[in-house]
Formats: sequence, structure tokens, C-alpha cells
Amino acid sequence: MRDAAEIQHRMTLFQQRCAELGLANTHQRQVIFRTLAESTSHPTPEEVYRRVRKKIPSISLGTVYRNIKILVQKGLLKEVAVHHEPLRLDPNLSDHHHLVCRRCKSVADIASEDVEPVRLKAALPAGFQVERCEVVAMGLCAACAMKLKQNRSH
Amino acid sequence: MRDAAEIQHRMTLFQQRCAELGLANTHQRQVIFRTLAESTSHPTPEEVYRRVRKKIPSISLGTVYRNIKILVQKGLLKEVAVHHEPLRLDPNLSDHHHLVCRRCKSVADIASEDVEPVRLKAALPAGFQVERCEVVAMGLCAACAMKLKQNRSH
DNA sequence: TTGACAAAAGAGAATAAATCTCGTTTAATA
DNA sequence: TATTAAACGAGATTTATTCTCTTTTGTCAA
Ligand SMILES: [Mn+2]
Ligand SMILES: [Mn+2]
Ligand SMILES: [Zn+2]
Ligand SMILES: [Zn+2]
Repeated sequence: MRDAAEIQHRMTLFQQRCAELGLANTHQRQVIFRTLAESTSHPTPEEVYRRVRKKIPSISLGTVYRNIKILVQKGLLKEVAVHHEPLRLDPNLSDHHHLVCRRCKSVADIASEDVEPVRLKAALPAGFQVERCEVVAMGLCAACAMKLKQNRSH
Repeated sequence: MRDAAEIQHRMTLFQQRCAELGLANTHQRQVIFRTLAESTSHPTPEEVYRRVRKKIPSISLGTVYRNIKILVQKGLLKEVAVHHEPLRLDPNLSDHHHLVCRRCKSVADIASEDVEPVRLKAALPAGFQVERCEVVAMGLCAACAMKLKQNRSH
């Protein structure tokens, strides 16, 4: 839970951004965002729904999902790491990293030797044992970059 | 598609490991593994199913999923990145990294400043535009490490 | 203000991915 | 070859998410 001033600041920015983006200023949207802004963890949509219902018992799960999707699209929320259905399997068991296209979801390998070893400078939460580090580089593949450019010039 | 000698080598190792692990040497299991071993991409379970059915038209989707799960558990296959349902949201929009417990799936932030910047040493696939790099450090949280130790000492 | 219109909400059906159940078949091994 | 646990196939079930449709609510201009 963050402090009240910080949350108030986030809410003000949120309302500004919604106005800029043409998103209506609904009570449900505000409470969903505030619930996430108050959180310092990484809740699931169901968890958000559970918390939001304390404020708006009649809210529907669909509204929570709809808003989460819009807010992630507009960059007002993030998803943790690359996360999209369905599961992707990797027959390459060597330690290596990945390059993911945010548009077409293609996944390409980056060899371990092609990335400088990841170095943590600070102490981790007490007792956490790191087993492996994977770098996920997100961006646009050549094909998708071209398609997006074309769409923009319509 | 890899070359035949490489695949043959993988199949031999696979059969050895299955024997060691007490996994029965079924035709379905072999074809599923071979299909993945032949692949240089990151197929979905449905894609594996589609390919395996060319060899064994009567195979069931359940068998594909069952084997994928076993093989991932036993370390004969990997999942790409951390990937588990449901979606996890992040109210922290700053660039930062994550620490994920492989057992309880808890997610903790690692501040960007606490990790040396990720440096790619080699050229990426032509035209790929990287927008951001996220480090996912996987391992065991203190609580889970303790629970696993207890279970082992039964 | 109020009215028109688009955006968003609620309810619940539908879909997609993954898992489970259960009766049947098969591999391991004695 | 007979026994038995493991694995299979078929299809139901579960879980997360999305969609459809009707009603309600913001927004904005008159
Ligand atoms: Mn890979
Ligand atoms: Mn985070
Ligand atoms: Zn792409
Ligand atoms: Zn844990």
C-alpha cells in the first residue's frame, strides 16, 4: 500500500491521461485504477475484481477485464513480462535469452554468449535463491515494423 | 529443422533419460519429443499436436499435453520465459525487472538501477527494433526453499 | 439544464487453453 | 507369457478471458 499523497498524484495524472485519450471518466474505471495504484504487488485480474468489489459490489468481472485491457493498451498499466497464451515450448535446453515481437508474438533465441552476463548490483529479498536469469528483449520484428508504418500512413 | 545426426543423438539421450526417470518408452512420447527436437522454433502445444498427428493421426490432444507437462517437469523441455496463468498486472510503470519464485509464483520487483544494463554483444535478426529489455530472475523464495527442504527430509 | 449520442456497464453466454476422469491398451519385467 | 503400473483415447470439466446484447452513464453542444 502506497501513501495517500502518492496515490492522489497518480489519480490526478490518470484523469488527465484519460481525458487526453478520450476515455470516459467512469467511477468503475477510477476505482479499478486506484486499486492497482494502491498495490505494490502484482495482482491477477481476479484479485483486482475481488478488491474492487469491496468498493463497488455490483461491478461485473467483464468490466474489470475490459478496463484492464484498455489500460494496458494505453500504457497506463503493464503486464508482468511477456505473457500471452498459449504456452510456448522450447526444445533448446541451453541457457539462452529471447527476443519477442510485441505485435506478432514471434519468439527468437538470443544465445547466452551474445548477452553480457546479467549482474545484480543490489541485495535480493532475504533468502531468495536465483537459479537462472533470462533476458526478454521486447520490440518489433522487421515485418511488423513495416506493417505498422504502412497502417500509420493511411 | 535440425540435421538428422543431431536429432538421432537427441533421441538416444532422450531414451536414456526416460529409462533413468522411469518413464515408459511409448511411441507417442517419442514422436512428441522428436517433433520438438526437430523444431528450431517455439511451438505451442496445439502446433505440436498438429505436427504429431501427421505421424500418429489417432493421438489425442490430452496425450500431447500430458507428455509436454511431464517432459517440462523432468527438464527435457523448457517453457519460454515465465509463463503461468492468470495474467499478472504491474502498476509500476518504471522500467524494472522481476524476481519470480518457480514454486509459489510470487513476483517481486528488482529496480532498474539494481541491475547492470543488459548489453547485447551480437547483432540481432535484421531489422528487429528492441524497445525494452526485461530480466526475469527465476528461483526459489525463502519460504518455498524451506518447504522444499522439509519435504525432501521426509 | 437538457437532449443526443457515443462510450461503457452489467449479465450471462461463448470460447480457448489446459486438465481431469475413466475405461482400455501397452510397456516393463519377472 | 502373465502381471501390473504406466500411459493412452475420448470426451467431460475447469479456468481464464472475451464476446454479445441490452441498459445505463458520461460528454458535449445547443
Ligand atoms: Mn528459445
Ligand atoms: Mn513489477
Ligand atoms: Zn512481429
Ligand atoms: Zn515461493
